[in-house]
Amino acid sequence: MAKPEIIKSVKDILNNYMNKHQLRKTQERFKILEFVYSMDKHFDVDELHRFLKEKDFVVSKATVYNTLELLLNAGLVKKHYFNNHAAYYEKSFFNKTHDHIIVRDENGNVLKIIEFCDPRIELIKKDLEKITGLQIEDHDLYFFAKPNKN
Amino acid sequence: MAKPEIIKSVKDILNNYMNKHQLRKTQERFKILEFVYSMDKHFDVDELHRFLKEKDFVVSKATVYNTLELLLNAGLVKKHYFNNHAAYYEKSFFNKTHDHIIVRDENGNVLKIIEFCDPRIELIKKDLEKITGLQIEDHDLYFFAKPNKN
DNA sequence: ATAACTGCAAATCATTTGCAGATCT
DNA sequence: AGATCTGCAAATGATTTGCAGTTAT
Repeated sequence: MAKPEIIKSVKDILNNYMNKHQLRKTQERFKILEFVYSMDKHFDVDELHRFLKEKDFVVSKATVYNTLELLLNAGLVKKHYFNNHAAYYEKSFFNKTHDHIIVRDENGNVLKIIEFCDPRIELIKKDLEKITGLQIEDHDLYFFAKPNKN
Repeated sequence: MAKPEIIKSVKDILNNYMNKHQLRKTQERFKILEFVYSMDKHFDVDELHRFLKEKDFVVSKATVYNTLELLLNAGLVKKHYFNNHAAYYEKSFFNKTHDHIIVRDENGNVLKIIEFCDPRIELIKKDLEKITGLQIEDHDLYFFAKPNKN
C-alpha cells in the first residue's frame, strides 16, 4: 500500500473535486482511489477489477470504469493508449512527470518499460504553445527500442 | 492522388516485401496502397473504407484491416492510438518524420491534429541511447490540447 | 493444383448504456 | 425525500475470426 500521507493527500484532492462538482462521496470511489495509488505500474480496468476482488473489495466493472473516469477528470490518474487492446492507467499525483522507453521484441510484445525525464520536452511544449496559440495540457512521449543482446 | 514517382516507389517497396515473405500480389493490396498514399491526413479504417467505395473501388472492411496490417509490417504506414475509439493510420514513406498536437474536446473526441517537427527529439533520443545502451528505433510524441475559444 | 486471399457474417472483447434498487446529502 | 450512484445485463462498436468461394503462383 502507498504511503499513508500520500493516500491522505489524494483523498483530500478527490474530496475537494467532489465538493466543487457536487458529486457523492461513496465508499467505492475512495477505496478505488486507494487501490489505484497502491499500484506501482500501469494497469488496465480488468487488472484493477481483479486486484480489488483479490483484496475482498467487490465492485462492478461499471463502477471501476466510472470511477477511473472521475479520477481522470480530477487529474488523479493518467490514461494511456499503448495499443488497441485496452486503455492503461497510472496514478499521476506525487508521481513525477515522466516518459517511457518501451522495449519490445519482434512480435511487438512489451518486454520492459523504462521511465525517464527530460526537461527539453517542456521547452518544446512552451515553443509550440507560443507558435500555435494553443494551451497544451499534457503529453505522451514513447521511444521504442529492441532488446539488447545480453 | 500522390505524385506518380512516389506511388511507384512505394509499390516497389511493397513488391519487395511480398517477394521476401512469399505473399500474393493482389489487386486489392496495390490499390489500397495507392489510396493510402493519396490521403493527406490521418484516417481510420472506416474512413479509408468509405473513401475507397467513393472512388468505386469496393473491398470488404476485412481486407482493409488485413492490408493495413500488411502495410504496417512493410513499414509503409504508421499506426496511432490517439484515443480508444479506433486506430488511426498515416502513410510513412516520403513523409518527413513528425510529431503531433492533438486537439480534443472534453469528451476525448479528436477535433484537429497538427503536425510539427522539432530537432530536440532527436537529441533526446541520442542521449537516451547513450545512457541506456539501447538502440531506439522509433518514437511517438503527442501533445494534447483543448480547443481554442474562437 | 493448391495455398493464400477476399468477402461475408458471426464472434469477440473493451467500453457504454439503461434501468432498478441502493445510498449519499 | 430526492438526486445520484452502483450493479447487472444488454447494447454498442472496433476489430478478429471462420469459412466458402476466388485468385495468384
